Amino acid sequence: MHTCTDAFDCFVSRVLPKRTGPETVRLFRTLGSHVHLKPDRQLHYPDDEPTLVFLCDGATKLVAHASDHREQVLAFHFTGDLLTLPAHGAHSYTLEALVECDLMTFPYAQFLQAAEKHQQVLTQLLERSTVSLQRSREKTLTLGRKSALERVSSFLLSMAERIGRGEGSEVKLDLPMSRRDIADSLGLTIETVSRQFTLLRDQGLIRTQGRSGVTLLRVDELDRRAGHLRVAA
Amino acid sequence: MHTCTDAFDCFVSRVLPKRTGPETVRLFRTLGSHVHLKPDRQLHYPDDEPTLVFLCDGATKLVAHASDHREQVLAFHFTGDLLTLPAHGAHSYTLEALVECDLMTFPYAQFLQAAEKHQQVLTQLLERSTVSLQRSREKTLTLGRKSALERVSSFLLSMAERIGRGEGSEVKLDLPMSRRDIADSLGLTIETVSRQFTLLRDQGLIRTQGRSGVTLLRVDELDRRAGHLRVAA
DNA sequence: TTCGCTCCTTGATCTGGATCAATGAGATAC
DNA sequence: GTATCTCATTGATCCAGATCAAGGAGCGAA
Repeated sequence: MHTCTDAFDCFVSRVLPKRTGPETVRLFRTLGSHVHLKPDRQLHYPDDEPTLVFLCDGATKLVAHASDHREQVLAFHFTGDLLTLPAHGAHSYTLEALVECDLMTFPYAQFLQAAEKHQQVLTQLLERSTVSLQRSREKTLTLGRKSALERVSSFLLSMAERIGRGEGSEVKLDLPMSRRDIADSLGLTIETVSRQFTLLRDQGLIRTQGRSGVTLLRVDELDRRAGHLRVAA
Repeated sequence: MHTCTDAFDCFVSRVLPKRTGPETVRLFRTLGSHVHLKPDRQLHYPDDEPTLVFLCDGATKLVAHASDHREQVLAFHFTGDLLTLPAHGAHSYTLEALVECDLMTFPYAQFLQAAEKHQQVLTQLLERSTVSLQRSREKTLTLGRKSALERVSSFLLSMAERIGRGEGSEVKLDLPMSRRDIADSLGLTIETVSRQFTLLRDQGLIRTQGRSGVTLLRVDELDRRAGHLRVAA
């Protein structure tokens, strides 16, 4: 854990407003810590106070732990995402790297205090927090009321939106997470996830290349499988 | 839909900072609308732009709709809560009154603009949004990895925290929502919810009075049933 | 290239909660 | 009070997905 100029600069350009004064930048620099994580390693953070994390580069999963070794992936994050790790309450949370990651961490309370004079930073935090809430609500619907096939279809569409590369009518994905992570995110088992992948492949809606490569061939049909009300044109 | 001084005043005292200037108060007044909802009625709001809602008095549920008439309750809200209704995306959302409600609604974008000069309002919005996100994440774990009994126990504990009246070691609840609402919130059927209530009653952990009255007799045991990692002392 | 390991896929069986089907018990109207 | 209607409870059966159990395929190391 040391201060790395590159990661902090990345944070500055992506989160702070364009014309932030140098003394403010310096203030944020003193608050933040740069952390590099190897795949499968988790971020250690104080369990009594919330932490703000900016993911400069990489992909992570936020995991909640219940009793009895059960795990639930609450969210995946990718390069450029900003997230708040809550203090541990009835359950504990960990942030784990899916691939090599560079991140900047800040004590939440101090960050907020530093941001108070900079309305644009607050607005940005609020906006990103709203997006997270929105994603979390979509997930709630998925976990509460959808079948296995609908969950996997929703997952693929959501990933396409966030890390997909469109190629004509197709969307290519390089999933950084394992089948286990997907299962833990969708409230299913790896076997069930695998079976839905096979089903979608057999129906000609997706193609898979190796473990992580997925190509969405029929986004409109996937939308239908996902149980969405409005199907993208 | 008309301007009601009482509801607006309630909003002012609960959301705006103590010493907000009268011209700012006037600005918010022009943006907000007071709405009274009878039980089971839903709030109508534009589906292309997000709306901010302050619940002056009452209790509501935020419902997501998937295809095929399936519904998922995303959250319950009580007097004093502030919530953001998203623009409709892949799914549609409605806010429905559980009891008689008074609420103030604001167009989200305009509200934010008006709040920009008032850092304390932004901070408050952010804080409340973070609490919502936190609750939503707890719900994700509940829906993804918990059994029916754990879900119902978690639900009762969560309600105890928000609307419970402690009486000695007991906590009394007057649930404003039906078994159907609870089921739709927990991703279960009303039959299953009912069976878990019966189970908890038979085990001496709760007592029920009529349809809405519930007394939690053994909070520690409920915590254990809820699958929480840390059991309250 | 081959080894070896982990992750993924496929198949057989089991089960928790859904579904189907009556009753029972609160609330509201009269 | 009592009629009525909705909501909640209880019981019987069913099924989607979990669990158990082998294989098979990708990928890194040597």
